[in-house]
Amino acid sequence: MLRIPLNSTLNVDSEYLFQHVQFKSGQRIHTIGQTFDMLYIVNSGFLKTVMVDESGSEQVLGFPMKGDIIGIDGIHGKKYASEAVALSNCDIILVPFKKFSALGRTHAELETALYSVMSRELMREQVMISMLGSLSAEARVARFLVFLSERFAGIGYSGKEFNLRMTRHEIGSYLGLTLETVSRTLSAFNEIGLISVDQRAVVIHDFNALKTLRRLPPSRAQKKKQLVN
Amino acid sequence: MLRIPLNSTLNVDSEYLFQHVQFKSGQRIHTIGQTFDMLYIVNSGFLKTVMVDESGSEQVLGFPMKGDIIGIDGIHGKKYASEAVALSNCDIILVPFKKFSALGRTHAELETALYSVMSRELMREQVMISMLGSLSAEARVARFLVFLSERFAGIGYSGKEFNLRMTRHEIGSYLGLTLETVSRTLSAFNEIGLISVDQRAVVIHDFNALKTLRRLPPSRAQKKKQLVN
DNA sequence: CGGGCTATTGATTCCAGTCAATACTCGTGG
DNA sequence: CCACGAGTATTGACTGGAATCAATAGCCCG
Repeated sequence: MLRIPLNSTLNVDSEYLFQHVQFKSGQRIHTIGQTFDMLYIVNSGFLKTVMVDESGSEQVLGFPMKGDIIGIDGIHGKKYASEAVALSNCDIILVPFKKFSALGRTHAELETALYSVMSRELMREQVMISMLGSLSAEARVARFLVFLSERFAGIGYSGKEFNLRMTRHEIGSYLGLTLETVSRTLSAFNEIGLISVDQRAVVIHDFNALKTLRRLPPSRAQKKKQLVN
Repeated sequence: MLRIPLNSTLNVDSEYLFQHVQFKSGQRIHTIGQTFDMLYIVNSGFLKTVMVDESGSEQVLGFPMKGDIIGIDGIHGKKYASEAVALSNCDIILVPFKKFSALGRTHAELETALYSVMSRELMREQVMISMLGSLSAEARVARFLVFLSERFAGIGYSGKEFNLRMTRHEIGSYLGLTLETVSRTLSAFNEIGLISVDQRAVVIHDFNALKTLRRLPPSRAQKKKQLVN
């Protein structure tokens, strides 16, 4: 899943050059193992991308939305390594990779844009790896909310009030947590006033606290040997 | 960190076209925030790539070796997002990105090779994310050993007996574990005969067991309610 | 030979997973 | 329309695996 720079010519050109297709919520854009021939640009709607490990369990890799590119992991190996599923009705731009490459040969900026977008995705995944390796459950959920908020704000929605498009299970899979831990953590944030949650509806009250949160302040008990003297 | 396809023309061409530089163990190839202008191909030696999160702690992202490409995360944003450090003396090929792009315009296969290599790195990171999200400590260490073994075998070293080039701390950072857990897990594998470990020296005894290991068999205690009837 | 880095091992704590019960939401068909 | 059921969410009790804290030993290099 990759985001196109807002001012990229890629997006503008694609309006004219490439075909749009509508997907209904629940439909698959591509599946694992399917022969790669297209990249997909999200024009509107919300999706998830998913890997299946050898034991058959799903791992959510990302939640693409407007401006993101899907399918890049298929370039190497000529088969998609993940699948993309619409979480809402979506408008998707089809970009045949062959055609795109040919265009890239004459329009250097297109080629550069794809390199850039792939590089950014690499960075995004590095951040994800770092987060999974070192942050507490609360910190992960907090950052997830910050990420969603900034992303929504960036595509013209409210960053303060929004609806989660995915289940607790999907959030948990994305963050390396169980659905119960996600639910509990959201409830705890609600409790201490950082956010309001009711099912899928979220209101952010203290954006900065979420952004810097490392672990939740202990609710009542003091501890540790600081200030003992 | 990216691996070049073994039969890629990229590697061959680079022998003629690009400059080589030697780095001594401990030296930095590039640092975080440094202006991006080069990709680096590892010709020989071992390295680590590292991110630093906002709290200042290091996160190991990978252990590049012969054939891998370093620096791709710098394309977007024109600054390297990670740093690469030599863990042994290294021979590195310098690939100025501008020059490479220009060549790519006339040699389509070069351009395709870079797309492919970036796509593969994306896949590698996806697998890493999946692993961090779902596997036990033992399973992570086991896969790490399998990964190293296959990688060493692929570049002409023994896949059965090798020396770890990195500390327990670096392995732990890479796998999202503490150094103590890594040490304990290696000792446990040694105990049950899967491997022999002595400091950095490793011998793989049961490759398949490592490859399929999900969690360590409990050493003495039975448990769970299976077969109760 | 000493000092710093690295590794091993033990004891204890605690965070998040697991198991379980209940409630809420929504779409479908009687 | 309401009932039903499946999928989703919340909350509680308990457990267990990995982190943390701590002590010791091994290794490397000046």
